[in-house]
Amino acid sequence: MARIDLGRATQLSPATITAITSDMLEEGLIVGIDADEPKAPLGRGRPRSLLAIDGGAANVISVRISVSRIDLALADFTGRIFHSRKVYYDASTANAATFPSTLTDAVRTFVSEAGIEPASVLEIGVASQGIVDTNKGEVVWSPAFSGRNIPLVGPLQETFSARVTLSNDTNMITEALHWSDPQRYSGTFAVVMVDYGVGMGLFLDDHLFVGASGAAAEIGHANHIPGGARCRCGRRGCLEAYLADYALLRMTQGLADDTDPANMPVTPQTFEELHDRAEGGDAGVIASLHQAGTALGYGIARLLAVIDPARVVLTGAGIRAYPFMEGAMHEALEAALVEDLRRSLTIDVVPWNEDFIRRGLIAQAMRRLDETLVIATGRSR
Amino acid sequence: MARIDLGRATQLSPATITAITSDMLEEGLIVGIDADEPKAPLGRGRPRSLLAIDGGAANVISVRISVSRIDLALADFTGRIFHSRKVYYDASTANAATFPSTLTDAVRTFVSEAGIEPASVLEIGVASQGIVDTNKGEVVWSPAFSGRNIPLVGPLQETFSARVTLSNDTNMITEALHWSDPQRYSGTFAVVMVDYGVGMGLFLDDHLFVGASGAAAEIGHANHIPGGARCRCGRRGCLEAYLADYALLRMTQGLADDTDPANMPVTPQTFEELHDRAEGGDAGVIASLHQAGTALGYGIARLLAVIDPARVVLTGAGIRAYPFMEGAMHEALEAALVEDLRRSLTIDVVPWNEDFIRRGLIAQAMRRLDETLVIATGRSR
DNA sequence: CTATTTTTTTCGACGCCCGAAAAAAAGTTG
DNA sequence: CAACTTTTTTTCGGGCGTCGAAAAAAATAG
Repeated sequence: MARIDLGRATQLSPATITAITSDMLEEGLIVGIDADEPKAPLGRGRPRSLLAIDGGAANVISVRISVSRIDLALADFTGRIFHSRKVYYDASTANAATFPSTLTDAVRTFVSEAGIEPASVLEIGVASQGIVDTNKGEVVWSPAFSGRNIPLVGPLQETFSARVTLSNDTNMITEALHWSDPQRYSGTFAVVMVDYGVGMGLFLDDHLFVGASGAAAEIGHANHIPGGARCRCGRRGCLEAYLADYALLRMTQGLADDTDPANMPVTPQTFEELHDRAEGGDAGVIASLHQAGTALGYGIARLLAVIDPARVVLTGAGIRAYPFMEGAMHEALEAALVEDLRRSLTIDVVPWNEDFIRRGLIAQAMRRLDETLVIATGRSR
Repeated sequence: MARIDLGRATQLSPATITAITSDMLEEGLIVGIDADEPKAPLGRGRPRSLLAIDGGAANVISVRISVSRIDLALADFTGRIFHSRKVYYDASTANAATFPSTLTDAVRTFVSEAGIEPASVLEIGVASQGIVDTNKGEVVWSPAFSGRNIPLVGPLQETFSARVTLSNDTNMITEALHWSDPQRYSGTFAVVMVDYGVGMGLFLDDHLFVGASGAAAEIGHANHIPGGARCRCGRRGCLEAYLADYALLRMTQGLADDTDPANMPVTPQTFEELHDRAEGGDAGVIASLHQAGTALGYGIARLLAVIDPARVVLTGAGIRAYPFMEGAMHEALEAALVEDLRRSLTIDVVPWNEDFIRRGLIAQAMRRLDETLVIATGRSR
């Protein structure tokens, strides 16, 4: 990227750009590129001298924890992922006593296997399913663990010199969407992820919103029907109990809605299978998806009433079957909310991509790195 | 206030304070006070020379529109209200054609009666019940008008040289709470006002949150029971249809829940009367308040799941009867939400005070004035 | 009257940003 | 191929807001 483009992007004068970039060159955060191969259409004028972020300046690690699996990725200062690995663990025995060492061991092995200096890792971003407390740095409750209140930040921080940050996984999808298309995903929007559970991320007034304890946006456990279907959390009537894989399975099998979710034989392929059966014309599955669509519509309607986002993004494995939910969802929206409050809404359906969470974690780590390296060290001296 | 205290409050050095205050003195925004009467405990050292905001520098007007009444107040640059008046109008005929001139006439009369220069009014803050669109500056729908889409900002702005801002009335309560006790009411909290309808204000990450179109936080029309009781908005099952005065009346009278709210004989005293009957032991009223408490509990539970505020403030005329709703509300909270998500919650019950909205309007106008006068004109020159 | 204490102001400096002008490095033209 | 044009980058001087240190101001204490 040339200096003049940086000026246009940041709205700073060329003079300022030169000042800042020369500082950063001195510190080794960026490097000049001696482009020997001039890009074809080289017009008049002094040619641009391109600058690039120096990938070697720092490394970051993203850690995504889902049920029985840890996804690790290593990225350089440009954000490029140059090493990744999946590690499996036994979710049924993981608790506050056992999991921290499982995790630190996995990360340590990962770093040495990548052949980088452990000290070059300046940020570690961790995302987990379930309810997390970002302040305390622990997972309050998650299907990924058998125990509760699993500390993750503390153990990692003690083992590595990096700064460690724990986030809600759907929040990271939200962050990733914002980074991938800032034009579209800015201002105020909400992300609803239908998957093993139902998660939510909120981007409000151009910032990722994290509640008081970092446990916000748990729309999956917002009540849909008082005293309704049994949810994994033990309550009744949560939105999740009408939308998640176990809920759909329970409905298609005609089981009572207080059947214990733990007894439902869900697999990572459940949504896929249900979608295929619906496409094959299975009336029972279609009816269940219709019901789920209704629940989703009411959930979105309540969200609109409280937050009024300009856009709602639907994603997650469960959204595969969206075509069978769409009609009921819109009917529910209309039944639940006066037109004035839903007039300006846009709904995006984004095909699920596991990589979103990883991308979000790295984007967030990059932002933090920028603050540390550029703002603090960089200019003010 | 002395310069040294300003320094402590703003974290600026004494040198900077002197620079800023001398600029402001020159511009007449603040004045020095020659305190002839030294405050009793005058110790050693150079005595503080106090500074005060110059009340005469500017005036602001707050306009609160409720059903058939306009509350006007005039405040000086210190925020002191020195003139106020109530004006009545016919809500049943007020619409987009008639109301704007009613309003501008009322404000014009008010200003001339106060004996101030119209040009000295730099900000006019307007709050209305119902759904407002702050961007467009019009009231989309409100019980205070018979028509829809009533423009308010445009007409006032044309008549006066002031900047005019339209806000949701519950948002102004939120703003007022923050100003009256910034220690307690900061960070992330929600205000639920139970009155003629049910309104909500959100303060998120130290800022008043207004959704994409300014119509956020309409929790009253968030669905409580799909297909449930009939609401004034025409939908079924809105939270309001279980909490508002007409809803309580409908329940105590044993009427079907699809009875048209417009036919319920509510008065401004309805809540008061219901409260008295409950105190007198009227089992029907007590049962109705119990039901309302349940609805409120579910509403708060859903709010917690989505926003996770550290505090929820309950206020409004309808909160008079809170003691009869409290038990059911807590039961509903427990039934609706896992403990993890409600653990950190504090509920404040703030007795209703009509003055809140006015205070919030003026606080907001002051903030805007500060931005205009101090930031823009003041320093940068 | 001198010392002490506290508040306020003055002074010089630094960091960040800017506009204007100059320099650099190419292409274009006669 | 030298002079001109164009575009990008750098240099230079200045403005603004902030700061620390020192000085000044205004009171009390002894």
